[in-house]
Amino acid sequence: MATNLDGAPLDGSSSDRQASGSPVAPAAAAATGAHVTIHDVATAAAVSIGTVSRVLNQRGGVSPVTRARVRSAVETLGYRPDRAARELSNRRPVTVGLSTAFGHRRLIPYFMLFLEHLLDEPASSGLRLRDVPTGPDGLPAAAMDAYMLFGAHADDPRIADLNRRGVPFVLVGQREGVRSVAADDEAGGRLAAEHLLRLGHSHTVHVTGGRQSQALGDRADGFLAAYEDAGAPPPRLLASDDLSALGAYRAMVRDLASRERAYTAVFAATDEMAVGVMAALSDAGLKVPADVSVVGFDDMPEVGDGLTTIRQDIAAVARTAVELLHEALTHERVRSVRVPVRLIVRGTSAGRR
Amino acid sequence: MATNLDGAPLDGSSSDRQASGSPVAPAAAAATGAHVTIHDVATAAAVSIGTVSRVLNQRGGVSPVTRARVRSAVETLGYRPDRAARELSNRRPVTVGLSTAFGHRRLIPYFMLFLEHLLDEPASSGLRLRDVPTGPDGLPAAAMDAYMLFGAHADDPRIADLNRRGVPFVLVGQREGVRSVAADDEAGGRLAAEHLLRLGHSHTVHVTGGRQSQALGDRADGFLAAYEDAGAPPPRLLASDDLSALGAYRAMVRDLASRERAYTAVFAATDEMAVGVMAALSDAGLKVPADVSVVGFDDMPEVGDGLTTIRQDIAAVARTAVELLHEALTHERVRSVRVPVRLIVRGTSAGRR
DNA sequence: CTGAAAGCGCTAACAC
DNA sequence: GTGTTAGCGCTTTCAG
Repeated sequence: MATNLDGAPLDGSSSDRQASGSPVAPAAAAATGAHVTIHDVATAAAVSIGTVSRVLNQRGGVSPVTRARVRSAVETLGYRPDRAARELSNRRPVTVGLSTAFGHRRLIPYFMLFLEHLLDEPASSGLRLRDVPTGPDGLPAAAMDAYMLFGAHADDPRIADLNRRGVPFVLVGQREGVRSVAADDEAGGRLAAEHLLRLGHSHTVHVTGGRQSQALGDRADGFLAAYEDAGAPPPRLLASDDLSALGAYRAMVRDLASRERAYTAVFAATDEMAVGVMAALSDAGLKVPADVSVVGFDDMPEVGDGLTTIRQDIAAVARTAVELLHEALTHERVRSVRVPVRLIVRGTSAGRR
Repeated sequence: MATNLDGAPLDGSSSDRQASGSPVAPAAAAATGAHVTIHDVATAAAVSIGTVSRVLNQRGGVSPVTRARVRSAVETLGYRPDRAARELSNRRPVTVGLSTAFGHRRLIPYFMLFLEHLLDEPASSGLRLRDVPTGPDGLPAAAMDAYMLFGAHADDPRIADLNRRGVPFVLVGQREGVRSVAADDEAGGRLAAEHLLRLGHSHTVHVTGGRQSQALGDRADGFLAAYEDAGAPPPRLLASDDLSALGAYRAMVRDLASRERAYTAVFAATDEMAVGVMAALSDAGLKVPADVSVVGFDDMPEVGDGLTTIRQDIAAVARTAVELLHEALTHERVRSVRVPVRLIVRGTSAGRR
């Protein structure tokens, strides 16, 4: 049974690919209407289905020319293998490991939302998603057919390892040279800064969680850079112990108690932290946004009602991740995408009095 | 294509069923070794596969006797339909909606962990799990083949609706008369109380989140009941605005500031809240467990290191939920299970000084 | 009321 | 190198 599963396929209806640089949908696809099978590809490429299967599964014994012909047919038809059929035939589903870095907290809203959106993706149907912990050696503890990596740091051993072993994977985060997706955190930081600047808040503090996370680092970078570009005084950084509401709350309370307040706005690195910030402000008798404006980041549903924030399109990130995963499984060209973010103005930010 | 999907099947290897009252694994299953298919059932029941399919899918036109024969064959062989095959044939996967009550916060660690364990269940392979929000009318916003209900309250409209329409579902929570699974929250509350009582803590406070949640209500009930049974003074209840660490923290801080501390231990309704409680204690200069013992509930990984807590076996709950879901899909007898919890003693509880 | 048979889309073994 | 073919386990006509 099952030998090499690398060429494993993903389902996926057809049309819309978004946020990629690629041309919209493969043209020909719409032609006949729907559901292109391996047969269609074979016909189009003028070969047998066996051959198509071989190139898709990276099994050798196919001449370069035929291979090219097949690949192009796949491309133009917008063919996506049907996993149910594959699973039935293989007697085994395609497994995908959701791998978080060692010590990376998995119980975070972002991961949770990502997971939900992942499930909502038709293209992920039938993929056997599994949460795979990472050992102290930095490698995933379980062998899977492919991986989605979260919380990767600069020289994450998982990347080298997976690359070396030729295991398909996509990184959720920012990284050139590997298949990756992430929200444009830096641009988000800038948007927050520009919004606050426009409102006249030249003195601000940025509540964040240190540099452990690349995303958070990027947000801070963007925020600071925009202030610098505007010739405004650099925002003060206030570090919280962790990324929780409680952590931000305590950091804020401590800060408010220890010094004269010299700012009129705070930018929290996440919505959760913004919740803590607002609670602290409120406990200190400060009104939001009258006394202090607050801007969050993520636009998490169910978190921070009415909060002005930077919306991150997690659904799009998840969708793209699945898309990239599929490309990894069928050995297409590596690409890396950055999903745009946007400012959502709600009730917690206002002009400086 | 697809008409009635009610009889939809679940995958599921074979052997172990746990925590149910049912006899271990269907005897005959082990006989030939593995992988019983619809063919085996047909042979065993001395009918054709077509007939087996018919009874499984609740499609009429089968005599009561044959139906019975088939059902019993299914039972003794431990047959579980193969979803991949079904999906292939139906041209459509079996969809399962994860439905949370309206207003029920989905970004909670419990839900998150449950989801992870759900994915880890082989028997859930290929089921198309989807997060389905609930509208203000109290009903799931999307039509699915089956549902898993979370956060159901006393007369949740979803239950009546689903029952009426004959849609298969399982409730994650406590409820007689419907397929349901949940941890034994009340027993957990008792365990916490008994532990504290044993350590000599006759005066305690229970930090909880009001009565909105049945689970939390049960925990409180068990806790209070055990104190009453022991003839000890009733624990004082301290309500937090929400179930978060921040909420518990603020409630504790407020409480510590407003009155003389008359207790030597606190039982928090969740590990998260315990984290908040401990932070507040620490900020007040109190040592845990030297000055005050703290007991949590859930035993969430990555939350509250070293916390004495009541472990809830979420994996078992998830596993059972899938099992019940499968039973619902194949129209078996309704049953409802309660998963045992246990006390995990770690460093936050100690004898009263 | 029940059996037989044709696929669903794909993989893999076996020919050519 | 490439085509052909036999299933994978199930649903669903179509006969009887």
